[in-house]
Amino acid sequence: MKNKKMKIARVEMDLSQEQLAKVVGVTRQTIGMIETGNYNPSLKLCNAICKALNKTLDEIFWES
Amino acid sequence: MKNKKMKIARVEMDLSQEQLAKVVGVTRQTIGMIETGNYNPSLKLCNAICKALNKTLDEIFWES
DNA sequence: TTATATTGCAATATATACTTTACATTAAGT
DNA sequence: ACTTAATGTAAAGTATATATTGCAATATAA
Repeated sequence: MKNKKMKIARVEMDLSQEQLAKVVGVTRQTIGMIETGNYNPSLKLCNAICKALNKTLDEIFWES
Repeated sequence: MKNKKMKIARVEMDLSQEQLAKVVGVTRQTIGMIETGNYNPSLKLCNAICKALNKTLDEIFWES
């Protein structure tokens, strides 16, 4: 289950995976796997990512 | 960081911690610790809980 | 009182998120 | 052609989410 919304939001903010990773305090690989792979991030990390991308949880991580 | 919103939503649905746990596929302790303790649940679990409680991620897990 | 349901709180065990390191590919720039 | 930035991926290690079991406390009901 790729997270395309997150990738789009990140690119809109002109951030590379590495830059976003540094902002939220994880490694580039973690960001990459959330975007492309089957990953199940923690709530804290989801919140941090959303704040960095100026989005809310529902906008990026809600599974309808 | 207690999650009072989750507890309120659960009680509104007339569910015990154990009943909610069964619905979302975890143990009672996990639900209990999310509500009362310092816990950092996974995104999948957050989504499952929200669906069981008829709420969205923002309504229960968003940290403003 | 006695029984039952609900919840809080531990200790130990297991599954998995996340790190670290590394290598490969692609695209853009010089 | 060479370099650099950005990304995908994989193996092994560490940190932590979650399970399991169990005990205690409270509230409610018979």
